[in-house]
Amino acid sequence: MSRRSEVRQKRHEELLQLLNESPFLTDGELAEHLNVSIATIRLDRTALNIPELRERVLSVAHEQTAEPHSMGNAEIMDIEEGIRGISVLYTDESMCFPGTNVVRSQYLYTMAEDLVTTTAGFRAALINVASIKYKVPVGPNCKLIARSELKSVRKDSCVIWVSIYCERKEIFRAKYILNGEVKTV
Amino acid sequence: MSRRSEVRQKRHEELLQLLNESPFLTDGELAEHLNVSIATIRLDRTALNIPELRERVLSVAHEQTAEPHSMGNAEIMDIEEGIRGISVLYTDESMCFPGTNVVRSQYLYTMAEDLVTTTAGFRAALINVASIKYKVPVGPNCKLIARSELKSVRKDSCVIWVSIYCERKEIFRAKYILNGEVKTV
DNA sequence: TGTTAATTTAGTAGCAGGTGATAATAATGA
DNA sequence: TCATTATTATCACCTGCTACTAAATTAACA
Repeated sequence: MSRRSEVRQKRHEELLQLLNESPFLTDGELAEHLNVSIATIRLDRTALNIPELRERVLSVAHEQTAEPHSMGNAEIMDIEEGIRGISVLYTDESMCFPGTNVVRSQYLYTMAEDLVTTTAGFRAALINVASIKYKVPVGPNCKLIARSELKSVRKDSCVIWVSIYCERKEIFRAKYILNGEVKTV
Repeated sequence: MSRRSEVRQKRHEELLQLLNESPFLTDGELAEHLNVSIATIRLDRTALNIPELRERVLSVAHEQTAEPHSMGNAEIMDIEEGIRGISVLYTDESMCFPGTNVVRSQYLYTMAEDLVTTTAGFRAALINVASIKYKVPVGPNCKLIARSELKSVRKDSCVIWVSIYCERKEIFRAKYILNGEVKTV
């Protein structure tokens, strides 16, 4: 084993470690970190079977897209886009106000919002106005069912109602007005 | 509103929907799907604040790499219980609708709700009614400041207003009516 | 009907972050 | 010392954009 190939092997290890810590370094950045030329990095990547930046990023992104939302999210069961939709959410202790048996309303809100934007078929922040009524507080370990229904459509806005039920009892109701104008700050 | 801009608005919606289904389409693919030129797609993306493919992919990938988001939590800076409160939240890509520069409204709602319940000095889900107006969509990398103010108190309910600002501009406003009755389902 | 202004298309140059191939330049070990 | 191996430098090319300009199209209005 020559000294030179030992050096290279060490570099290979450092390369893997670097990419492990920050997977989205370009060849140029890697070259700088390891004090070698970009050409060498490319040879090393080829030798180690490491794909180029774009493919690395893409594969990670696809993983992300593949699985459902990780956050306490409702599962959408049925959608008739532009008409109505149904989703389900199981509550648990982690969703409650600390030290209580009361689910934070943000979870109900999020459940409703997700269903509404999906029902509308838009996905951006088109929500304009919402009026919300929490009829009954909900505890953990409940199966919540949300129903949305498009009530009216105008030139560039529409109105959607959502109700969330727990055991046939309506516990939350909201009216959303969405519109099509999207301008971020 | 002219017919042409209606056509465009419809195309914008279709564009959002397309990207919702498959967030990693190139401008060329989008153009083909919508039967317009690539130039038009670019204009639409600009108008809708949708970043280019690479950035969309990168942001998703970063989301994946980033720690499990606990639910973008606002930091409460100052509270005068029963009177008013201030909190701060920094937005990022992980809070946006996938493939866009628009923060999901649930984050604004949650920020507001947290501040309101803290301001009220109650800790359970006492929210009864909320009316919400999203004035301007917000993008990532913004510093949001929420201010709450107790407006009135009655026997067992009170009214609290919250506004969220981005660079002095009000982007969200809500009125909450809280009450003291807590009965879980 | 013709004019105007919004909308869409087309085409240019340039950039980032790559790929491949080829040639030049070390460093090493027999 | 010379052949071998490792590294670097260069060149042309690719994709998916941005940024810009110019032309073509078309709805709306007078």
